[in-house]
Amino acid sequence: MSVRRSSVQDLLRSQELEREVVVKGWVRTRRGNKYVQFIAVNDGSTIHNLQVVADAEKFPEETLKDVATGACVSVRGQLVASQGKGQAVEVQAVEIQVLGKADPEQYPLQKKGHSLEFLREIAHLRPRTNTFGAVLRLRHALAFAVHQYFNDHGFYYIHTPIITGSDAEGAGQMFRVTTLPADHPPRTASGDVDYTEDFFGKQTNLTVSGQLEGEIAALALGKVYTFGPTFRAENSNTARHLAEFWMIEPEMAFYDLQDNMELAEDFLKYLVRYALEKCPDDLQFLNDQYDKELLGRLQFVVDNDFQRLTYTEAVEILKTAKKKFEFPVDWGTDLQSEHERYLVEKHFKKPVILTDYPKDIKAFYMKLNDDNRTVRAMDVLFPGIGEIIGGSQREEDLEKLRTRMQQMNVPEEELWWYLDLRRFGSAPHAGFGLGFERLVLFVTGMGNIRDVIPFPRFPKNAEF
RNA sequence: GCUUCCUUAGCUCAGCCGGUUAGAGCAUCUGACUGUUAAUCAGAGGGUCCCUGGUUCGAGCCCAGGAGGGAGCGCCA
Repeated sequence: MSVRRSSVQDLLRSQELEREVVVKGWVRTRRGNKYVQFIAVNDGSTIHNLQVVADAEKFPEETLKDVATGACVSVRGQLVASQGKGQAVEVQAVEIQVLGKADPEQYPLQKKGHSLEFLREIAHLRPRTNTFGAVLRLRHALAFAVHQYFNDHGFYYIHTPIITGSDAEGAGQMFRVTTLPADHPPRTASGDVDYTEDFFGKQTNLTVSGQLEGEIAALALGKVYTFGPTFRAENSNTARHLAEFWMIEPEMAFYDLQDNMELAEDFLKYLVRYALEKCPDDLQFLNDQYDKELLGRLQFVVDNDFQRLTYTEAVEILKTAKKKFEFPVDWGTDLQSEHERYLVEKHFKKPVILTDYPKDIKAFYMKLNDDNRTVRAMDVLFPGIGEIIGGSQREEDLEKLRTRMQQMNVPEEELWWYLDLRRFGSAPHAGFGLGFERLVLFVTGMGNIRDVIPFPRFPKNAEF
């Protein structure tokens, strides 16, 4: 009768000692002498390792030699109270099987720390490090919490298309999707590429946002959200941008800007609280290893109200600030990251929600205020991250929307269906977009967004 | 796309003013040690100094071009 495999997490928590167990995982380190060997095994279920103790005389030298850092092993033994300090329980090995060897001369990971830049080059192995194990478990917990929150609050999960036929959304450069041959595409009489010959019979792209389709669903189901991959072909080289990222976009009928802000704040606090409750060990590790203020900062976000003010008020604060800015502040221009950082990190020292931006620096679909100069936009700004959420109340008036589209050169023909939403049973509604990786960045305290997604996509890089 | 810094052992880095045989810590290997905790101690092996060209009696070091990476900015989530 074979014993079933236990996870390292379950064994470390177990109170039932003196029983036979089987554990399988990857060797982090092995040390000891010719009489006793200590093997640290990790299986990804927790950041902590299980200590396996092996009496060296009981195992062939060949087997122990293969139990090197990086190797995959299966261990059968007795779960016992540890004689040493540093762990409550350990496994006294009876049988050790090496499932997969790892040549120590060639295995790139060591028990000592590696730079995040180096680990980025071996993205196929970095999940086996403490850091990326912690980040990936947190990423999972946060993704799960997104669905949990929305489900508990009466939202429906909508799957918006990855391939879109419109490039009018104005959220940035798009990746083209085509099956036409790149070297000799069919041409029209006038010499242009003939997209009627393409797979979909028209130009298509990868989505930059599910919002417009989200609005369709919101004006039928009430409260909806999307959570899917999003693609931007911008040549962005920063620690906050990816070419492929995951975005969460709730869209709610009968919500105004105020309701939108309430939701954004409550949602973010829920997610951070969830991580604090479900992943204390991983957060403690990241706090100790990378950012001593991480846990304090997360708790602070949960405990305090976000500062809400209008763009106009923010401009006044920045104009009277003693700090010298590289870029001048002027009503009507978009705030630079140095301005946003000043408001969040220096002036208020807490998350900030900025609202009512000048209409000329925001998208066509945002609802115009009565002053005719500002729109009901909101940006949620976080310390170290900058803009984590961008959203707005949407323009529900057909004529006002058409006017804005004309002013901003958005073709009505392509978005006829979007205008139809205002033509038939229009309703006040609002929504926002939350960059999932920016959330993970904030919660983990990592410095670069390329380290919070398993396989980052950015200019000149699509390895793995 | 712009600005700026970097590239030397498997990893992290030092390398003086351009001068003989390029160093350290960790990792790896060998040995010692009967309970280790990033174990410790002793020893050994390990180099296309990113690439190409140039200057020079002589280049890891200076110059030009290229490649790769980081940080900041812009675009945004």
